[in-house]
Amino acid sequence: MHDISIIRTDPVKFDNSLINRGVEPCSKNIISKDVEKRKAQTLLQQLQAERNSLSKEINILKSKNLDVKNQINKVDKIKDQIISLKELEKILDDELKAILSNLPNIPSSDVPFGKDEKDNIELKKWGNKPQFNFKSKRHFEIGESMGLMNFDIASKISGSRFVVLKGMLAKLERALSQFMLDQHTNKNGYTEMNVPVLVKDHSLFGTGNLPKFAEDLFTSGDDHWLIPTAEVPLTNLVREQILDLNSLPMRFTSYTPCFRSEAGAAGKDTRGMLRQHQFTKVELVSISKPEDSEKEHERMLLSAEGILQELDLHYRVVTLCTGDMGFASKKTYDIEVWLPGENTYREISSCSNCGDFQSRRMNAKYKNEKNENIFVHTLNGSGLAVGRTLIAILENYQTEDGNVAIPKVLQKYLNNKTFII
RNA sequence: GGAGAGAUGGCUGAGCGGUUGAAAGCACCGGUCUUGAAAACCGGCAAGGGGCGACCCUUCGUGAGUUCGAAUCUCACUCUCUCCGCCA
Repeated sequence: MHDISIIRTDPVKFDNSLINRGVEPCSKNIISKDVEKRKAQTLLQQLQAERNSLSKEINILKSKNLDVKNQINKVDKIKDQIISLKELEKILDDELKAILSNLPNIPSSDVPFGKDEKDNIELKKWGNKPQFNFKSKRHFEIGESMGLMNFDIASKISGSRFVVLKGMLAKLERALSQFMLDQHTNKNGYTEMNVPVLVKDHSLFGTGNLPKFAEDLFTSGDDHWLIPTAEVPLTNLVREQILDLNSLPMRFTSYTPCFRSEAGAAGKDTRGMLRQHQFTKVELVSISKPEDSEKEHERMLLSAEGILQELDLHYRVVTLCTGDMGFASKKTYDIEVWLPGENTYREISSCSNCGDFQSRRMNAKYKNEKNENIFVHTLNGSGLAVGRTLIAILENYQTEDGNVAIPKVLQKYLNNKTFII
């Protein structure tokens, strides 16, 4: 949600910054609504003040047993105006909110301009592609031939875009999540949280998933939604609060299942477990002072990268261009892991600085040194998507005989085994 | 699912329909005292918004209603808690 005063101050700049994201200029409409609303509001407040003082007058006259008919008549006349002005103000305010809540965040000035993922900028690469002296297989070929990854039975149970992992692969998934949580809590200073995966719509509004992206989400049938990411409950941990200055930064991590309808992805990545309706993820969320959020963003990226480094998986980091960023983000780094079976880099983490975009929607503030109430900055990142990490291990650690080596750091979570089979 | 209780400022907690935006306490901030600290005493301390401004408006879970006037009365909803039943 945008600060209306910023739009008032420099509407041209506002429009230009959203054009970069493919949004039509709208400040003119916003400002005219805003002016109209404030006009109604000012008039309404004058009438309310008049009513209030007349009511006080009535009280005084009554206590002296004097006649109050005259005053009551006056108030009666004002009342109708107050009611209709209130309605008008509410309509204008609702319209204004509807416009504002559907506008994406403004990109940071250092975000590269671009239309789609082709315009993202590669920031760095780490490690090397593994060399195989045999034809490398894709993750589902490996998993299925092991008999530990079953899409057929999953579709019988739940339909398309689900998977059943068995035995060592199920354990590998568990080992990965445990390893990630241990890294983030022991080395990176995040506090592990166990959070609801069913949330109310105001929480999804807070993070920016609603009202615009309802079709990407699953509902529970009552008035709950299944979270598409733990970013939702973790970020909302600070909603409707004025935080203490020295409680910042806050760093949360959580391992949860995530649910996505993949409405816009029909026919995309249908084979394998790259794109599922349900997957698990270890999420990182930071709540910071505005002046610290850029630094916190870099720190978060390093925390996520650290997982891949420990697993010795080759990856690159890209800065998303204006056209490819998520709705709530002002700057996003994607980490893309190398998948030899797919012969490509695939997103395994996305780290975003949302600035005060989400905190405005959630009403989350802190008291600064001058005792002012300031919206906090919120950041979120995957640390990492567990399913995709499992894919990366299968494809990068595969052996010619159809086995998969277990990365050193995971072995202690898997009874010191060195191979899957 | 059945029965009941409740929702007030950072927290606890008062609040006859009329200077109650809200007592009191705690916490916090400033001051006096003290070599320093504690204690004691004095003072300050909700949020959002409008107006160039003096100021004004809104908010006591949310939304409607009654009234000249609502934290206080009525209705609906949401949420929390207790007991019973069921259950991981």
